Amino acid sequence: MPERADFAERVLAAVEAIPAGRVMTYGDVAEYAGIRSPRSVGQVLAADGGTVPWHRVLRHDGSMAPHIRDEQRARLRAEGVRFHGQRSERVDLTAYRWDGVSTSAE
DNA sequence: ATGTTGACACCGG
DNA sequence: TCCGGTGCCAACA
Repeated sequence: MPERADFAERVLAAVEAIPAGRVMTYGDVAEYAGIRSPRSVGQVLAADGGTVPWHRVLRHDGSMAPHIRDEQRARLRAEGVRFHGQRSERVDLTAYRWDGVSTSAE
């Protein structure tokens, strides 16, 4: 039988599908990949995220984890994503969140 | 098998 | 808005 699509593979595929200049939350990626735990998404990226645009995945409130905050912010900015807050701690999800369907920015 | 950890989400106060 | 507890699920010791 059939292979059991590695859940990690699906997560990576979902992240790779995010268009440049767009973002998704961990929860969105989990749903898109067909799994029920957003935490598992982070687990996968922590282990094998180097091969995908992990910087396009944010928390549900537009903030990001401390150890990757700087790198992630720099990369997103380079793609045209605007931040807000005094220290640019958050991304405006309402403007950049990708629905998983449209294939181009906006 | 059991317990801990983690790049999270949701809810109550 | 911020803080804390709970649910979640795979990896690891």
